[in-house]
Amino acid sequence: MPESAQHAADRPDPMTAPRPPARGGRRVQMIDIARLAGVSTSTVSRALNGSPLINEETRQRVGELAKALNYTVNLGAKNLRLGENRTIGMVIPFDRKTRQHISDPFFLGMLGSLADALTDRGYDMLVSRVDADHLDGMAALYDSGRAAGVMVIGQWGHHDQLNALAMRQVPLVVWGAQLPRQVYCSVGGDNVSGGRLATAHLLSQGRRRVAFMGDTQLPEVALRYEGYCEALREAGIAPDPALHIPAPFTADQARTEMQAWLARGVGFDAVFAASDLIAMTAIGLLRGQGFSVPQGVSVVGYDDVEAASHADPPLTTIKQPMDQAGVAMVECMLALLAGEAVESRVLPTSLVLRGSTAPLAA
Amino acid sequence: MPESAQHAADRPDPMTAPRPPARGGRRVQMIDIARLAGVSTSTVSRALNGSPLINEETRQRVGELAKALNYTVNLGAKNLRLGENRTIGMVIPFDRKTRQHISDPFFLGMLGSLADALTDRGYDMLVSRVDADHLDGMAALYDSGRAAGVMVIGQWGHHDQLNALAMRQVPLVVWGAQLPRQVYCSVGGDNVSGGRLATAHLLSQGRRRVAFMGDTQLPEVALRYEGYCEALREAGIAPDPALHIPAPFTADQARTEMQAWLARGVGFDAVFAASDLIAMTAIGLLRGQGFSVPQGVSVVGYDDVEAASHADPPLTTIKQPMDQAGVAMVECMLALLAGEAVESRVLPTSLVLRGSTAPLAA
DNA sequence: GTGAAAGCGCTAACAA
DNA sequence: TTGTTAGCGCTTTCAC
Repeated sequence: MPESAQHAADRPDPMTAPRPPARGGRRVQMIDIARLAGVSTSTVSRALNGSPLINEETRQRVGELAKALNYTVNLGAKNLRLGENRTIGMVIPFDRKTRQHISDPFFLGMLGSLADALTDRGYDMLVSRVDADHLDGMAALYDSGRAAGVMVIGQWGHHDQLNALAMRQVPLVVWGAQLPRQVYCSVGGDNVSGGRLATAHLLSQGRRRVAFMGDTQLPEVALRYEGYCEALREAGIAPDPALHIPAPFTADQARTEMQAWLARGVGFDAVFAASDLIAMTAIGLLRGQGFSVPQGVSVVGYDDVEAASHADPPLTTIKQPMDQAGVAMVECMLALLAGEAVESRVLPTSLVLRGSTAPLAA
Repeated sequence: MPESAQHAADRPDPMTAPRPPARGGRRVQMIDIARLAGVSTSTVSRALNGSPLINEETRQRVGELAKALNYTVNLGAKNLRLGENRTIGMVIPFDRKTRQHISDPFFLGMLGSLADALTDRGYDMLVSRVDADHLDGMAALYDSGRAAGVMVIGQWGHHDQLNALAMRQVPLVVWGAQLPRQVYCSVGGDNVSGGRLATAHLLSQGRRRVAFMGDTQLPEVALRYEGYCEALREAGIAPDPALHIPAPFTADQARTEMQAWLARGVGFDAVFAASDLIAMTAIGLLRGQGFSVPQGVSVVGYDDVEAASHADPPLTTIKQPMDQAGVAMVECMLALLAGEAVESRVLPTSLVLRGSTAPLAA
């Protein structure tokens, strides 16, 4: 029987629970090891760093001592001395007005993907929240020497601020759209193509009044909208501005915008949403107002987050290659740090067919 | 028209895109400001730290210079000198065998909640991946001085290793169950109560053969199982070991285990799953095999992640207070760092009724 | 009010 | 093969 299950029956007992010794002992450092081993700190340093100069016997002794005392080189001091830094800053933009933090599962998934990719290469990830309207604030991570470079997910309508950072030599990799006059390195999905795929799919199923749901102030969304328009025009349909629902990325705000839009009574038979999160929100709202999904209204999302496949109905969506994304961004960052020239990258997107879209019944 | 949408039409042009100046300029530091201001570094330091000793005019000059040059005090050097550290390490356990990283939305949500709470208090969050079978490895974050304290989500069946860390004085806060003989500080939902709520709800709807889906080697799950058993016994039903499906926390593995279990042909009319993720996975599988949910089989999940409300059917689940969780963990950590005595905390859980459960048709 | 100097923990010449 | 010394960028006594 597992240890924990076996304990699960009794309750913790504050009286018999072991108490940790009082806190406050100085952290063990190199000089302690040195004294115990009867050598100088230089020798300890060399031994721990695997210098070939060191006597094998000495290395053993130092190594064992270090392990016994749980000693690990103080990285702050080491970095200061060496002038290097294996920490990458990861920025979580937040909306100052709503004070809401980012709960989009795509965002969180990217965070995990990046943590993986960085750890694999021996880098740490420092996470910091920054006002989305002052993205230049993210440079503080770099300027203060806490991070060797900075990454951010999304451009947040501040292409210019990001450009300014790159001009300032701040090693910067952005997940997002590739824009004109872009100085910084970006990695992103092919948004125009994604927008076309989604819209063309809806059109192929006989839909003609496709609403677009998303905030086109965000560059990635603007490109998805562009793909949407292209697909419409190719089908001989002129994009109708009345079919644009300016929904932001949080579920609550999206719901509000959608409600307002529905109240206007614009006719539509399909919705292409700029994220799975708002697509699922929209579906809930539509059904609540008596629309049937997918028969009456077909819905396509964007991102292919884990939840999309479990949604009601399972969500047809555009897949962004999240696993590749983290690796690609980290590769770009390391190249940047190595002083190499770095190309922005656009990763392929694809359509994932599920139950939220269906042919229009004639 | 928004700047980005307006650019969206043209494509980036590598030939005309501005190029950043060649990299490599030394980072600006205090001595640079000092020279430009015609003062010593001591003065700059005092000015920047708001020392009352400094002449107002001098402070102005130094402040403007610093802003103009994007200067921020090097935190590594400052911390080294001051012996302090405002970074908290956050551990992402990963399974060495499957090399799979944690994609459970609850976990990712907690990460966001913690980042928020830490930023609010002026702390940075350093994220590091650690082998779940060697949780003691997370002490390296502390031993190396990168983090002033460490947090982890889940005990991962290594209560003893966590205890050992706490005995070593490593400031440690764990999201998870409160266990007997626990030295470290834990914050967690009331798992026994959660298990009871879920099971009692199913029983109240006439279900009698309730399967439990989860890995009871994990302490939190073991407690949920305990609550499950209690609720059954109170209803005069003896828990049946054959109804336990040992599903781990990842969707893929859960699916495999569930399939194997279904193949055994054990009779059941409800499922209580230890996480929303595996609950949603189970529902997909059950429907694929011809079971109806919720009529034939009712399902209750755990966590109340965002996706639960959008799932098909919307998931009845046990809500864990994620927002409170981050704040509570950070409060414990700061108290720990301040040398105060810290009590482990158990946060209330509640039942959220949705469409995945229904009364058994008589 | 400001500067000079010491030192946080570590590594890398330079000596020995 | 090992020890001595200087210094990474900063803050803070202690002088002036």
